[in-house]
Amino acid sequence: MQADQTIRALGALAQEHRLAAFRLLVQAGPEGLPAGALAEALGVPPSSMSFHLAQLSHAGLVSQHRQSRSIIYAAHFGAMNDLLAYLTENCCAGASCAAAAPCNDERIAS
Amino acid sequence: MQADQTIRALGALAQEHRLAAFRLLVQAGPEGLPAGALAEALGVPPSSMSFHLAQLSHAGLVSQHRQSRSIIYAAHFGAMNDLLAYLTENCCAGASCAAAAPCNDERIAS
DNA sequence: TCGATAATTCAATAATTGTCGAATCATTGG
DNA sequence: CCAATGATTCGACAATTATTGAATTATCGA
Repeated sequence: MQADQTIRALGALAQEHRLAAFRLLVQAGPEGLPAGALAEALGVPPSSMSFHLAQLSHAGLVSQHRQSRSIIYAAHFGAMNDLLAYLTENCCAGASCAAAAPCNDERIAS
Repeated sequence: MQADQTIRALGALAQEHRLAAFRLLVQAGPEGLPAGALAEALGVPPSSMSFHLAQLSHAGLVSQHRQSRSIIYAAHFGAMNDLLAYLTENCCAGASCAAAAPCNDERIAS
């Protein structure tokens, strides 16, 4: 993962409503949730939710598909893995972070 | 780690210069680096660097201490651990991410 | 104490991001 | 086709974040 995309992903998650929405989507699993359900759960108007979901989508953190009148959003677990991998390799090197990241990351990666 | 602090940390890293600075600090290890060295390495004016370092500091991602005329910044690995732990637990649950399977993530990922 | 060095704070401005009602688009059932 | 539903786009505005030069603070060496 490039630094540029990492920044997009971090920025997408660095917002109250979007972090909450993403967590709900993670909990929902591959089934995902319709935009309206997320808006209602978070108590934000549909247009605002749409804006935030577009951000998450642009960052590659969620995927979407229409099902009848609803548009279903689902967490993109691969992107989350990539983000965690980047942070673990580039921002946790050398020292103590291995504790929290059970994976054996013995390289520095620039 | 609370969601609120997670958002602060994510927001602190979601910026080109700050992510770059943090990576340099991680590479530098516990020794840390003076503010001026970071500013020069990133090609940003001192006042801008100071602003960004304050953000990282406010997010708890770096610590600082004066040494002679320089102020040395060092990555706060504990905070990074907390951030990764939060993301792993709250945004990766249930399915494919590192939470359940710390290293070998051969699942969904798409 | 003075001058130089390292960094921060201040203040003004630019740029980006967030909010949300109204209008619009897509889909379904009658 | 029409009305209703679910969602997005548009547009105007508010709020936050980023950038920097100039002024200020702290420290050191002579």
